[in-house]
Parts: sequence; structure tokens; C-alpha cells
Amino acid sequence: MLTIGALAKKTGTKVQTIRYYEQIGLMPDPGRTEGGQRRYGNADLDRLSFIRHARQLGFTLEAIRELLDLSDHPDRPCHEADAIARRQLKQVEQRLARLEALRAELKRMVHECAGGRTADCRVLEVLRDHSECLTDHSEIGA
Amino acid sequence: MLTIGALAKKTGTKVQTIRYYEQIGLMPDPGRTEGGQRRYGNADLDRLSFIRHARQLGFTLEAIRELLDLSDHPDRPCHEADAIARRQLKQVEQRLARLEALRAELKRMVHECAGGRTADCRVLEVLRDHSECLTDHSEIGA
DNA sequence: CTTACATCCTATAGCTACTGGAGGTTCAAG
DNA sequence: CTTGAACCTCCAGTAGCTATAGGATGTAAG
Repeated sequence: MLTIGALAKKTGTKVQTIRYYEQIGLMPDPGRTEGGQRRYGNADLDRLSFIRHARQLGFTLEAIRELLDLSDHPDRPCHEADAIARRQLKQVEQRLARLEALRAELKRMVHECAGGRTADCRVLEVLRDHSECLTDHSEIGA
Repeated sequence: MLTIGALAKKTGTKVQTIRYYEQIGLMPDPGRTEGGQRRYGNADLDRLSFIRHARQLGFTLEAIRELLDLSDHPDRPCHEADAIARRQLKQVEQRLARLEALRAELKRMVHECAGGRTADCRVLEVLRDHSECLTDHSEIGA
């Protein structure tokens, strides 16, 4: 039986994060000691490892909820899990494309900066005038 | 003189977002009509365009605050603006590297899924067992 | 001049995925 | 039996918006 701190260490999760996962129903209510402290077993360790791994691969908590649900029903067909993973892959590829465009633009900005007064700074100039951009980057964020 | 809605349309920003930028001090308090509605001029349009463009390039609002500050003082040396852009470029490159690793892993997962029962699903299996991964992807997010 | 209606106003809450702190309790070692 | 690390709950905060409620304003048509 693991304390929450031991489970946290084993999975590379913060204690608060585990409690948070419990709160939102991603982790089940664990057993408790008489004094009210949480104690975890191997099933909990597996489940949390799954969650953390999926997070590292960029899946949202909602997607992970679905994946866990599928994982809990071994007899159902697996095309749903496949679809979720494909969706994730697509998103990653879109973000990659956007980031590559950003990198090009930033490189251009930085390389053209001669290091004089801010009045002549290419970095600021490019930000001021979108029409100087070569790429589109219309969507926000990355 | 532009209404907030017109300014929003011109810059591809939501009305609420403009009010939010004002609230956090990124946009100045605009003039108002007798009835209390905001009215914007060309300086506001330029400033908001600058902000939006920088956001599209992935700069945080804090970085944008610095860039705007530099932009407001044309006689200062510009190495700070350059440093901010370089920092941003570095971050973008790091994210690119991570996303490329994720893409590889997701591709492998998806391609290995044969489409049977969830019990045999490669997607779920890989998530369950991190040791099956080829890449590291230890940091979270993307 | 009035009415209709789109747009505006403020204030507040919500989103994702956590993280941190205050103030108090429990557990295990010595 | 005492100490002190680790636990507990509850609440607030992060970034960067977005959405809603409930009401006021501005403008164009009749």
C-alpha cells in the first residue's frame, strides 16, 4: 500500500495533481486509513501511469478519460481508441506546421536586427507591419 | 473614430479580448462618448495590431508588454527587443523538437493498431507501458 | 418623434491543467 | 512520548481569454 507521496514519486506526479485527478473523477476514490489518509494499490499505480504517459503525449484530460473508459472495457472494438490517437496525431502535425512557419519568421526578424536604436529595430518593425511577413500564421498561439 | 466592435473586426480580435487587454493595462483607456461607450483612433488600431501580430508569433502578453514599452521609446538601444525575439525563437525550437518526437510516437501507435478488440489495442498498450516507447518525451504538454 | 434592434456597458463566472499556501491532523521512528 | 515529515481540507491563483446576465446606448427607419 502506497501513500500519496510514494505514488507521486513513483509516477513523477505532484501530490496535489493526484488529488486533483481524484476530484475530477479521473482517479477513483482510494482507500483511507483510520486517520483519513489515502492509500493506493497497484491498480491505482497503473492507472496513474497511464494518465501521465498520455499527458506526456499531449492528450487532453478529456481524451484520457475516454481512453481510460475504453481500456476498462477490453471486449469493445478498438477503433475509438484509434480515432482518438489519430485526432491527437493530426493536432500535433498542425501545431508542427504552424511552429515551423513561426520559426522561419522569428529567424528572419532576429537575423535582420542590426543592433541600433529601437526606432530602427527590425524586430519591432516586423511586429508593427504584418504585411512584411512572408508566412500567414493567422491562427493564434502555437 | 471606431467603436469597439469595428476595431475588433479590423484586427480580428473579439470585443471581450480588447476589454481584457485594457483591463490588464496592455491597451490604454480609450476615449468615451457621453453615454460611456469606447471610441478608438488610429494609434489604438496600430497598437492592437501589434499586440495581435505578436500573439500570433507566440509571444506571451508579458513579452508583448516589454516589446510595446521598447516600441514607445525609439531612442533606447534595441538589443532588448532582439533578446526577447531570440528567447522566443529558442522556445519555438524547443517545442518543435518535442512535437517531432511526439509525432513519431503517435504515428507508431496508430500504425500498429490492427483494429481488433480494445484488449489487444496497441494504442492503449503503449499508453499502459511507457517502456515500449522509443522516445523520451518526459516533459509534459507540448 | 418614436420605436426597434444591434451594439454597447459592467460584473461575474468559467475554461484547461494544474500549483501553491494556510492552518490543522496523522503517522512512524527514535 | 515526543518529534517532525508527510498528510488532510479548503481556497486562491496562473495564462489568456470566452461566455453569460441584465441593462444602457446609438442609429436608422417609419
